[in-house]
Amino acid sequence: MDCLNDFLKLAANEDRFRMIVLLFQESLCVCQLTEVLGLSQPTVSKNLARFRDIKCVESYQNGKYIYYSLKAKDISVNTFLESVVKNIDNYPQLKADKIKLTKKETFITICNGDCKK
Amino acid sequence: MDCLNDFLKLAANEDRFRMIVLLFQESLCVCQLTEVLGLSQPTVSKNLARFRDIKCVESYQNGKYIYYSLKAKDISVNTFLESVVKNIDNYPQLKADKIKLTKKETFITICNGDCKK
DNA sequence: TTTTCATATACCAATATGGGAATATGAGTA
DNA sequence: TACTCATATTCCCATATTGGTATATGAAAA
Repeated sequence: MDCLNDFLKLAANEDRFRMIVLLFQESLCVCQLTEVLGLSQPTVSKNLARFRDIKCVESYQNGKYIYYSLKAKDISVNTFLESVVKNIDNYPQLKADKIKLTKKETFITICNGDCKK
Repeated sequence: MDCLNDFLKLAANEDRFRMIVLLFQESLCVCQLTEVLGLSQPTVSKNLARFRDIKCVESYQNGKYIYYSLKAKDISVNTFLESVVKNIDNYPQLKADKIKLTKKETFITICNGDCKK
């Protein structure tokens, strides 16, 4: 299976697609993703592992936190994601996520204890 | 769930994505799809039913045959599919399907009896 | 109206997927 | 070294998806 189909398989899940759109826009740590998406930490980590499997995320460690971002290797996927971001007002959930991201710094300290939902 | 996620769910299956790309390019009957994709007739029909559910196909009857075509309602999906078609050389399977389509007229008469594979 | 044939649907078994709870890992810090 | 905490992984169960076989539908032709 090529990378276009790999990507489409992962994008099929709504929560994962929200992750894709967030990480396509900026680098975020697991903690922040967990808060913005309202998902449990294991779920976020497991999905990140799947992105890692198809080699479409990059990550770096910053202190205690690991920041992830996403690169689309496929030209059509890249075009697609750029269009989604450009027209984000069309997608209520994605737009809400982006607004929630305004408070992303807060989400780091909030995450003492457990972020799970 | 909105129409972007509906589309992504359907596009996650490789055979279905091949159908999407074919029907985005031209109208085809079930018989032709069955031959080009190498799938059984019930599988093709069931997938068409799913496209119908999310209202992204149009169809018309021509004699004994029902022809389907696909419209992307979402702007980003449309941009995506246009890019895929434009860069079809990047996608071996999709390119092979397109070449196979050259013989599409043959596939109608071939389908006497059973097309199943 | 009966037959034919393209397409649609129902049903079933196998497999894949997703999410929760518990636990492991591993880097930073004391 | 031991502790803390962010992140990763494992296990398990419920549910969803897939593809095959058999059968139904419905329009055209005879």
